[in-house]
Amino acid sequence: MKATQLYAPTLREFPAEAELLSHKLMLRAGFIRKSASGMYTYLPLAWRTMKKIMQIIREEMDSAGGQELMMPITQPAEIWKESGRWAVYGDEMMRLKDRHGREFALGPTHEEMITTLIRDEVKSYKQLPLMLYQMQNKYRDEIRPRFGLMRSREFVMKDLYSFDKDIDGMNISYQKMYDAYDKIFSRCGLIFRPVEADNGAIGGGHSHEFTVLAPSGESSIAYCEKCNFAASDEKAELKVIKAEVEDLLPLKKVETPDCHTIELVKNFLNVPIEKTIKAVAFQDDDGRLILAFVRGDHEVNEIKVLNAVEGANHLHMAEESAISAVGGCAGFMSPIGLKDGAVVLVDSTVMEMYNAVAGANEVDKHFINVTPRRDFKSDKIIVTDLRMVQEGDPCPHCGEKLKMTRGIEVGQVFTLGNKYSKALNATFLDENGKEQYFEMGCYGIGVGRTMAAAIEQNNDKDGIIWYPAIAPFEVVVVPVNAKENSQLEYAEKIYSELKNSGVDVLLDDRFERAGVKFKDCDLIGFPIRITVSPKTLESNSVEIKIRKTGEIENIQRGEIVEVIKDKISALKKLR
RNA sequence: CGGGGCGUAGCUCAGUUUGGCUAGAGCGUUUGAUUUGGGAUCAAAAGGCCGCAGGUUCAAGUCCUGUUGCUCCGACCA
Repeated sequence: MKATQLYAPTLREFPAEAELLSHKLMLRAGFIRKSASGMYTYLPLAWRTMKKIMQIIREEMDSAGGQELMMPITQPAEIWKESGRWAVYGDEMMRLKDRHGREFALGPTHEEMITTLIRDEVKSYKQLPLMLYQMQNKYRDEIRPRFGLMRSREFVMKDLYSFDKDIDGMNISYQKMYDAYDKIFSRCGLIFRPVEADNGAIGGGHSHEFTVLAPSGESSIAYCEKCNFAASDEKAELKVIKAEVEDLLPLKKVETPDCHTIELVKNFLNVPIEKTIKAVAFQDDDGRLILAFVRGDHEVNEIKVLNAVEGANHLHMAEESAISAVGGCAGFMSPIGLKDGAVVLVDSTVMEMYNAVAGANEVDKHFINVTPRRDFKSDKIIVTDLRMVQEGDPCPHCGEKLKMTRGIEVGQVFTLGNKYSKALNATFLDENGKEQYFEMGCYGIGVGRTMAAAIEQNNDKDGIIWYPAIAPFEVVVVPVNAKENSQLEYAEKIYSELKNSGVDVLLDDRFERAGVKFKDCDLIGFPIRITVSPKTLESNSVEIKIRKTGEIENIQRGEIVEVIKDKISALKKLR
């Protein structure tokens, strides 16, 4: 490809509409243009990268046993009504009507579509397992699209669906996809973690989110550098932290005027924050009072609270009256001496504390020397993991200190069980001639988001730094002055040689000044630049510059192809 | 949906408070010349429904009303 024929409209300034770095860079480097909120055109550079990512995905899906197909974007309302999601999906689904008034949705996902297809065709366990996938546009009418391709309303997604005859088979399919995802994101040059995720309402199965580590990510995750543990902050299970054993002192009530926050109590009584117990009071939608106790320096994790209380739905902050009804006192609460009527949850770590400070359930009074194992009535409390993970907490797998980071979710693997096969009555006959529901899994990758995440993770002040496997071009050949025939011809020959030996190369044959071309190269982020100038012509060599490291070296004319190929493979090992 | 900001040339933005003649700058674009290893210089030029609709006024980019789009924060979210 020659730059004079490439449509890559770079901008000299950052457009005002973008906030996130990857978004700004994609606009400025001529990768994308917006057509409406959350809708983007992928210009040739972006599309080249997208195609490379898709090709990697395709290869790994195929070698894991997947088969590619293509389903309609426009889906009839009936199948969504059948599964019950026509109503559930709500405003997030783009809907439309045809000329006859029939209702359709623009597919936000394709479980209904694929399940009804299989339902009508696959009737025997002998046809299983089956893994089918597609890559195409998905539509979600996000309340608030933002961050360019990170959260858009129309986006390219790979979605694979697995169909198995039983749970064991489903788990094997899941593992295959998990492994394939690992390979895909590695091949894309990303630093990522498979993060343990919750299955939410579906329950029972497994789920991992593949998260690219980047400070600008929307999800917060805890991970371990020693073992492979990683989990989103809300889902991270935590080990009990044991305090040093102390002699038990007698429980005592003390005055703590106006000390209604942990900070005030700690300062007033002059105790370390790790020796205080904090209470958070919730009520669920049925009005049930739920009290959660954690160590003063910890935060309550509402998801864990929800999971700990049988039948609880949404939580909100408790009313003053509900608290006083059980003899509690906001700001001065503890499980000691409470009346029945509240669900009392105590974080496991709290139970390991000695001689701590906790509320006395009276205004301006706290207990000191509280030792929960002695002072809390074990039959009235539920002890469990309640707290939000923090940097430095011990890893639940290996005990190493956990680190916190932010991440971008680029893919997820998910077992569905028979949720959809049941809802849509999709069955087959097993070995015994008995009718069974398919055990399903679904596995998605956001292609555009993967591209954005790669940029988010690899850039500097001059622009993007592409990992070679997903760069729009691996190499750019720049004659500093393309108007000089000798330079242009020399560059063209190198370009052809590289191209013929399988290197993905661009020739910057524009009649631009060298500075302009160099700036564009850096901005677009080609991994390797080859410069042809009068100087290099004279010594029958070229200069190569590695975008990532900035290293520059001269190589002889005859060695170019070989050296470039070596450099590319070396760069692919650098992540 | 609640709250804030914005909409003027392809891009970045000034001008709006306090209405006034032909609406501006920088960058980009076109043409010519001189340049040619890190976003050149000079000269000339093209480019505007001042988001849209209505109103006030002798006069509206500027004031009023409505509307629409974008954007940020929040709420929401398999």
